[in-house]
Amino acid sequence: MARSETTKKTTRIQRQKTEVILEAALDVFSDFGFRGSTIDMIANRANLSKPNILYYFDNKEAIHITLLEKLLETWLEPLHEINENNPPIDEICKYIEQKLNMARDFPRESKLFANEILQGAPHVLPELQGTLRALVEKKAKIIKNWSKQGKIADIDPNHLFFSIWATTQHYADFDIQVQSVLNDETIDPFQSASPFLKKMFSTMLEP
Amino acid sequence: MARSETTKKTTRIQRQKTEVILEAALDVFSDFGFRGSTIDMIANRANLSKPNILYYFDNKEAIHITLLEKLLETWLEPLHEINENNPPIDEICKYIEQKLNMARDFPRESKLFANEILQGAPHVLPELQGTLRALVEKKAKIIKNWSKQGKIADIDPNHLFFSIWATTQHYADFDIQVQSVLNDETIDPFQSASPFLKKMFSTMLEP
DNA sequence: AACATTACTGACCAAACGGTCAAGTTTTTT
DNA sequence: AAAAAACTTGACCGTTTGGTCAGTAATGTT
Repeated sequence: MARSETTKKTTRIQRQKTEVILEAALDVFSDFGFRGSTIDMIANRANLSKPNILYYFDNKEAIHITLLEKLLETWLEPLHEINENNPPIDEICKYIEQKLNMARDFPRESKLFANEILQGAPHVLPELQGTLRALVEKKAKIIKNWSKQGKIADIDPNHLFFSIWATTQHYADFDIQVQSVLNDETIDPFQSASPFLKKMFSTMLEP
Repeated sequence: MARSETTKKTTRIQRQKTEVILEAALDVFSDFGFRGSTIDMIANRANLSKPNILYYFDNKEAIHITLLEKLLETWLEPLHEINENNPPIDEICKYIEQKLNMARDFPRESKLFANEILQGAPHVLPELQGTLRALVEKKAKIIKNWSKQGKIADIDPNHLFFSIWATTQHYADFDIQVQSVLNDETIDPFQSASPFLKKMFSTMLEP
């Protein structure tokens, strides 16, 4: 059992070292996926010995799960904020903006999540079917209400969310492809993506 | 050197077995990624021994590269077909339809590609910067012309392609998440996605 | 039928990997 | 200052994995 998991209160060193380990692990896992990453790679990146890593985490999987759990909270945060009482298109555009900023500022987290989903979500499937599904269902009702009230066009809320997730995360997960296509254009992809996506979704939502 | 790579003409057995191996490898690689897959897994799936696999392919990487090369051809095919002389929105909708059908009918290929890009495209980066970039540049000019002629709205062609790729492939790559959100709804996601995406992109493109 | 080529495999190897442990060092507590 | 607790690591272990090879079986050729 790793020290960090005992019930006793955590020490200063425990907090520091687990943070260092998780930071290094995020680097490695997001680059090589779970199976492509080794504890030695994480240890090197963290400037710690392999046994020292395993002093704080039971095993490789425990590090991965810890990262995913921390990620999921912040990942769903923007969706929580969608407010039925504000102007619909403003709310959707704000959501797009937030998701795009997250892809720009936390690309490692985005790739970690994409890797996990691609492999069939072995570690977070329950959360997808629980937390995520419930939250999307709740917010889908808001969208449907807006449609009924004629405030926005009549569209499928689920596909709306899928499209927003896909288009925003694409710039983080497929960055190498985006860069390959844009190449010499020195413009930051995220900067030009923002007005494009906002225009696309708001045009579609216009009643 | 694997038998299949000598210059002598290939035998019937060589063609059959390489096909069986590639089919099994596609199963395995798309499920577990390159590093998460083992030659033994491929051998079992193909009902062949491990040395027999390595009789036809030099190593694990050679199988992966062969799959990616075959994939890239068919993957870019629909983009080739975009024709400047046809009605713009029809052409874009046809492209969306084709990409969505490919995600539905070839999800393993889509996941294989997604995995490769996520890992930084170690095997296909030259193709991205060469073939893909050139093709997108060519088709982007067509889109720009359409815009100039007032046939469609003035939008960034690159981001248009990014969005189409992202939204269509999402249904294959993130299928586990899509299924988790839709859950009991027995409707095929691809069936409802098709009109949604067509509406979204054609509304945006309307001049 | 005899020969040549192709196809196949069990046994094996070296490296990589996840993980353990006894013994040591450092930090905290008293 | 001494004892206790927390922290660290070199050496090690069993397993997995990519890949080899010598020898055998099957197939094709004359």
